[in-house]
Amino acid sequence: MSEAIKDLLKKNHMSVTDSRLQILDMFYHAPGALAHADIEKKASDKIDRVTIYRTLQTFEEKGIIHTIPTADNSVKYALCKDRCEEGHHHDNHVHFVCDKCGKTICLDDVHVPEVKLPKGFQPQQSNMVVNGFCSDCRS
Amino acid sequence: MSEAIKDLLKKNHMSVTDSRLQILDMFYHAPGALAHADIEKKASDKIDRVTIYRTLQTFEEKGIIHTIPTADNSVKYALCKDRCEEGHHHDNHVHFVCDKCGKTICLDDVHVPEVKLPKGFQPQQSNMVVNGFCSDCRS
DNA sequence: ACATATTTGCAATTATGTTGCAAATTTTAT
DNA sequence: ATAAAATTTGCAACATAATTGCAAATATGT
Repeated sequence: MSEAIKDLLKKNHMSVTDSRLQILDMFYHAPGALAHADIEKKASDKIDRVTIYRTLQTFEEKGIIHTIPTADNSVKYALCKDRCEEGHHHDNHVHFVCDKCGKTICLDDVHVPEVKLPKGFQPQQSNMVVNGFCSDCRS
Repeated sequence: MSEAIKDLLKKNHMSVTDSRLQILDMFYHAPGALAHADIEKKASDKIDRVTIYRTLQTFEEKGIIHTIPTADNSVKYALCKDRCEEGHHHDNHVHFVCDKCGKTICLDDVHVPEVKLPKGFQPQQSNMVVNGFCSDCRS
């Protein structure tokens, strides 16, 4: 089980360390996206704040996780399920933030629609975040 | 000229103060969205940091400005040009962030397209941010 | 002009993020 | 299996961003 995680690290030319295994494991078992603070709480004292920052940064650079721009401007991370390569992300899917439980979820199958921009604007990348109630929380 | 700004404050049941006039004026003359830091710089020492935070918060609650969720998770604010009411925003337009000059621009005429969500998800609000080059910066 | 209500600025505190460096751990070569 | 080289970690210090309580200052309604 954690063999798969080790392999993922090796495949991306990263040293296999406790912190990395632990953090990656969290992502694999998390119901949604994770913020730095979430990881810090779950790891409670076992991993240094700084190590978490650095690990998240490395994971992002390697294309293992991607950041999610949420409406409240908090930084969240989630696993890249598409094929992301080092330094290049293909996470062009819509993200959903539940207003009740707060979970942030990648809607991997819903891709961000194109929009027609005014004259002169040259688009490069689009992000879309939808707020509302997730399937567990709608009443 | 600043009469209009005063009226806007009065219309929203807010006291008319120097800080508020100054900050609102900045928004009316800014080329794009403003971050807390931008306002702090422009007001250089005349307005306390804390006052800026509180003013922005109040303006947002009153529906005068709205926050923009950018990809780099920095908080920016822009005037609500649509009719926003107290505690309820209708800023359903696309935002554009220029990768060169950094300007954040409200594309008031481009509204966020609807997307089809998986079963069970109940959308409430959608946000879309496009990165790229603005009309001034494309080469 | 005065009493009341609101807003401001200061100080203190908390949260968030970064950097340098020595110690610990992992990897590589033998 | 072991030692050297490379990488990663944790600590301390620092920088920035944001929040809160409270007294002084300012604005509003009569």
